[in-house]
Amino acid sequence: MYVSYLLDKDVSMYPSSVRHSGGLNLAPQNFVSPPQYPDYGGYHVAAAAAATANLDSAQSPGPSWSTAYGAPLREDWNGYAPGGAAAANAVAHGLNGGSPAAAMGYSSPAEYHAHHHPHHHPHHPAASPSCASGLLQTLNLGPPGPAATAAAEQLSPSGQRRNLCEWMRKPAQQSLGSQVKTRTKDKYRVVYTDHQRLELEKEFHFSRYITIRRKSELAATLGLSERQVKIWFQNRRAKERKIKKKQQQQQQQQQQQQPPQPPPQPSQPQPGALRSVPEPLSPVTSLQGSVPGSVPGVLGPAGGVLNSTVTQ
DNA sequence: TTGTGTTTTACGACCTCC
DNA sequence: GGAGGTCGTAAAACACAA
Repeated sequence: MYVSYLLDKDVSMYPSSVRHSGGLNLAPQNFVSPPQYPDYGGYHVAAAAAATANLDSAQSPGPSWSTAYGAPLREDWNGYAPGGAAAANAVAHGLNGGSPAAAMGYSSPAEYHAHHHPHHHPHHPAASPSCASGLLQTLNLGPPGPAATAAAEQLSPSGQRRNLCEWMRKPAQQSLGSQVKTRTKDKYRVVYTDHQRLELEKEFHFSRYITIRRKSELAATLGLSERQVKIWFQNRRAKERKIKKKQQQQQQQQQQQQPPQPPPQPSQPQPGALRSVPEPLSPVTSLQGSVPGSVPGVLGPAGGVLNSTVTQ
């Protein structure tokens, strides 16, 4: 059920049109040797330092790379220094055949998730090995094949594989292009890596609203700022609403185009009817309701404070 | 190569809640 | 007042057709 939902969802999210092919979303900023945004002194100095530190830490893949950040960056900026943290992350990711679990030093998605989602309900797609592998396979980030193949290939959620050479080449081009940044100082954006997106998506599929604690954990794990994680969730919810709205409009159009038919007789229930209808995207309430006792402290829209006193 | 449409980050305005 | 929510929007990143 949930897996099928994820299948549909993630396919639509990363259409085969390969939105992610370009740069593979091993984002340029993850590999830039020159600072991507030279405008920001606070950014690139830290990025350079972080990059140096984390390239070393990448040699031993594991979740500890985030600690190599060294001096704390301003929250708003540390997400823009993934040339260090996320780069190491991405490198590990690539060398481990694309599995985030492997990238982070876990031998299996289950173990990986046990570390990262200890509070998650078994219904969480990544909470059980089968579901986790399903999700990973859906995103083509599944367990690596033979080591040589895994090392030589980079995976993207779009299902496209590309060899290591291409994977390494493109960011370099983009980093050059990004140097000619024309955007104003206070307007810019970075492209998150596949791994960052995958983790964020996984968290989102578990709950539309992230707790303060998980946000902090995720930010540290992914090398993003908490602000970035928060905004990503906001944007992701907006995207979901947009998709829902679009689907509703399409259904309405279809109903209008269809000739009027007599209403179904109530005395003739159609047990299969409901089942055939794709399961709607779980609203926050229903999703939380389906996960008893999970994510305490998460409030709904406009719920204000997300419980920061969660003790698990 | 270029134009165009879509998606993805990021922000500001405004709201609610504590 | 500060936190996080939605909504609308800007602009970069990207895909793809011409």
